[in-house]
Amino acid sequence: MDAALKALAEPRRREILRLVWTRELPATDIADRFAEVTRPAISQHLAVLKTAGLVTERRDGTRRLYRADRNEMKKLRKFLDEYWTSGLERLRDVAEAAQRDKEKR
Amino acid sequence: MDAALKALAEPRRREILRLVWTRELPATDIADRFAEVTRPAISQHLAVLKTAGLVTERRDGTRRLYRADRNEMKKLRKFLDEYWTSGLERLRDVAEAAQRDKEKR
DNA sequence: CACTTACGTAAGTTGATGCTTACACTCATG
DNA sequence: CATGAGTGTAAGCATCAACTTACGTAAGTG
Repeated sequence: MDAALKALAEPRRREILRLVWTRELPATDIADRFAEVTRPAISQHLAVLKTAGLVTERRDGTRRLYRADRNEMKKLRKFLDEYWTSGLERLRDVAEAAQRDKEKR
Repeated sequence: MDAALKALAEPRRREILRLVWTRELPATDIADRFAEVTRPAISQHLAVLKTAGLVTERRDGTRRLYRADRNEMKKLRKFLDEYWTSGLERLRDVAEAAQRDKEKR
């Protein structure tokens, strides 16, 4: 989850992810959309996205087709929704706060 | 939105945000939770979170009380939900892809 | 086979980022 | 006022992250 968030922090990677959101695309086609950076740069971004589980790679001859793994995004969303209020750590914090209050008095 | 995502990419900042999710906390109290890093480090993280709009700061005498801005998180979630399939850019991409297909034949 | 296409990977550079220590500032209070 | 508590900011450092160029490699193609 950490890797996914870090991956999405980079605008270029979000753009890539959006490109392969609804269809598979070969690496070269993806790179062609980015005039500002070279192909290897995009290749590296793709590696990051893949490691984070945000895209899947499928080989077809010499090409590699990438596609967004939407399920992983769903997981991320769930994480963002629940992290802040999730049970155990939350309780621990409240307990700690209470303790701190006591000590202050 | 970019700033918010970047801010959340850092685990320590997520932790801080979680701490002030349900209650206000003074900077020192927050820093006390992090034995691994110094107070100035936390102060800097708080600045990042504030700039990203993820927390609000309220002054009370010499203290500064921080609290999560949950509304901003809501905006971020919406962004993450909609970015990948949002209208204009999406249409542009599809058009471009069609063009590319034509040229290939 | 040689050659080309479609890639990833290695190495090096540069700018961003997270941290520390030292210092400055602002309130409250005796 | 002088002092201390609470906190941000500046400067410097080490590490990371995004690029670039150069190179390596596997799969099709004449």
